[in-house]
Amino acid sequence: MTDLTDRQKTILMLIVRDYTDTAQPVGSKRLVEHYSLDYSPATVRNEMAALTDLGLLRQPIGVDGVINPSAGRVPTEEGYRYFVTHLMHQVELPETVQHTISHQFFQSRPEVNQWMTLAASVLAHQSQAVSLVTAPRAEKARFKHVELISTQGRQVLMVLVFSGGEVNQQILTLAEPVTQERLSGVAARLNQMVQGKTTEDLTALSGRADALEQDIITLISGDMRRADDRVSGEIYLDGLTNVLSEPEFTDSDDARRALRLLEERTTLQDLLSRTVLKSGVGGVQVLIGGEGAWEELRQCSMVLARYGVPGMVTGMLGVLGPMRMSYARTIPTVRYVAGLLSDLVNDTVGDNLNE
Amino acid sequence: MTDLTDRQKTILMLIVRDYTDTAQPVGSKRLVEHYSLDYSPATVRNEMAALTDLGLLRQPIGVDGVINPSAGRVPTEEGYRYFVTHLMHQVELPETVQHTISHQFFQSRPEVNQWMTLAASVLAHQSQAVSLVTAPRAEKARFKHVELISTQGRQVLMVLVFSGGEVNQQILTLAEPVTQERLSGVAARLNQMVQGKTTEDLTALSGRADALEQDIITLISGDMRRADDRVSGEIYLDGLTNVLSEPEFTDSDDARRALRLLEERTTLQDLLSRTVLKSGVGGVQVLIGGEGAWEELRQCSMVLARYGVPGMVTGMLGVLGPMRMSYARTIPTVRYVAGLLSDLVNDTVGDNLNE
DNA sequence: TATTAGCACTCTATCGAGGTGAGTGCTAAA
DNA sequence: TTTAGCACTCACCTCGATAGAGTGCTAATA
Repeated sequence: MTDLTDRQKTILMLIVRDYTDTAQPVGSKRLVEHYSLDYSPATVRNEMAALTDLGLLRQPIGVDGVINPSAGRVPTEEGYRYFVTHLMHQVELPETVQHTISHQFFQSRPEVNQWMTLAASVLAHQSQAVSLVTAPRAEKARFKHVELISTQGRQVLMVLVFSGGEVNQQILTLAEPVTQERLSGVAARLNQMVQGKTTEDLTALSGRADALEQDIITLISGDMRRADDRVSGEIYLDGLTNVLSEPEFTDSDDARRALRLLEERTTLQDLLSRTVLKSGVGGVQVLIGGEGAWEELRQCSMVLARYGVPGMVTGMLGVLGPMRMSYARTIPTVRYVAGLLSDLVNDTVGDNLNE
Repeated sequence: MTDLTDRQKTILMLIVRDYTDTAQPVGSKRLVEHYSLDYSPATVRNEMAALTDLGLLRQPIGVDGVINPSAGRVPTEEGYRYFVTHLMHQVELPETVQHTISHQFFQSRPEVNQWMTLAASVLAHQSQAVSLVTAPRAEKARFKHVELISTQGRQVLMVLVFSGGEVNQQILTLAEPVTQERLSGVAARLNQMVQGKTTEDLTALSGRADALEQDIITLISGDMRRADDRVSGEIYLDGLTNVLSEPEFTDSDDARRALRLLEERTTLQDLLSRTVLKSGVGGVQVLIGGEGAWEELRQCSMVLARYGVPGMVTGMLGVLGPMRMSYARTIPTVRYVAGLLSDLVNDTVGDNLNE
């Protein structure tokens, strides 16, 4: 599979680059003229035919479904993959860009959702595509703190804090009014009892509590189960408008379906869980053309990475864009921001999980 | 201004309806045939000329900026406004729809963000446009509870609860490590001291605390000031894809600018604050064509309403769509959902603010 | 043997011409 | 007051012709 001549590699690389820039199928003549190659269009044509036979290039299909033999060539999914794995020289993000980004993070307020918003914004801006960032969360929810706040009559605001800094608030209606003192007492006892417990621990914890406490434990346990089921924290998106100006997204029906996918957070979570959970922290994963799994994303690619403390508290971030996105720019950015977020998470909410 | 003949009103109404349905300029002949009017196209033409003179109709301008005298008429902003104020019979939402919607709310989990998400989803679905919902928040932030959770070394997770149920979490780094017991003690004392206080109250509260407590009070006060400055809570959006399939949004540059506006939450908050704050709770406000204020929304209309307890805790919700949206369907929906959210807010976090 | 020039072919995009259809305004008749 | 008729304007579609870009294949060339 790697048995391409150097010239073939050069040609494939230039085709990917040119198509990334122009979104137009690229032909032999244009390639020679535009990049001043020292062999003739005919040679290039022969090589392109060979690359087509290898499945790395193809002739584009028009809107009417018929292939267009006189338009030029376009990389196939395999072509992009070959480019990413063999042809793209892995460069670091330029130092100046690194500094700009990290500066923004250290200037931001030390709140998780600020970081998430900022990460999404940076990714979207750098890649000129849609960015996705999920809030960090513990792989297995551990209870940390409960707060019960009386509001009015039988209504109580319950605030749960899980490990990893995830916060869950809920309004509950009790059978009968309860004073704030009583609530505070219950909260204090519960904080003693269920500190650091996982879902399983919690179920084993009946008998040692009165009715009110028991009810609340049940609620907490329900919330934790839900938190366990969820595969990722809240999802932050940015850069939707970037992708709308791309030619393959204007007026196409695929575009709308892809965007609908982004709007439905549950589907999106499912999507992310299916892919990202397989990979470890640190590596950047590149999914080209939906990789067979998502019909809606047939025209898209994703560059994804996990961040955080493996096995403990992790999140995911990435970029979704047209298949012809600039991988050479996107991949280092995703890697760098993932590293940055890993550091931030590590410094703050990570270590106390080892206790 | 109200001096339209009945026939003129009928014609204006039909033009608005037809244009809402088809997005095509509507001509005299089509109008007569399609709605089987008992007068001739020529009569309709005369009336349309009169309505044009009154500024309620106009001839559409093509993409090249030249007016097209042979395409038909479209309503002007004034035309829509006349339609909304004088011609639209204010109907209630059908009972079955009301039941469907309220059922969804009472089945949902009693969490504010569930309600917001659901409200946005319902509005987007009913109106087939973009929906905006802001979380309820107190007009003047009152401090309610603080929670300090030691994570690791000098890192502390601070969770603030404001009146109205708003929750704010922040990671702070202390000068030196502090035990969880010490933190709990500080939190307990602070909860005593600053319970129910507003921003002004807080600043008067120095001297009676040690250094650590004083630092934290400063932080809280900063957070509250920021909360005061913000005009609305978190913004929930839905239905972006609805509007993308509308003809005036495909491939137009205006569309992208409008969507960019929606992506930038700060601008959006500013926009909402400028309009909604003027109106009271209960009334539905209709802004047609950006109403001169926002160039990006020249082609759009908004149907907005406030919900909550006036003067105490309120939020806003509304629909943003093309100017030719179905006001007759959108306005009752917005009114109904606003009422529903008002009830929910009232039942839970509203009353204890009167203390 | 590898490369290139040349040629025939295909398909798209563009342009102008011509016809059709929808709409308008105006005038005159009912 | 209403309507029929007419002249006029555009937008849109179709058709044919043309130019341009690209391909594959064959034969000549270094």
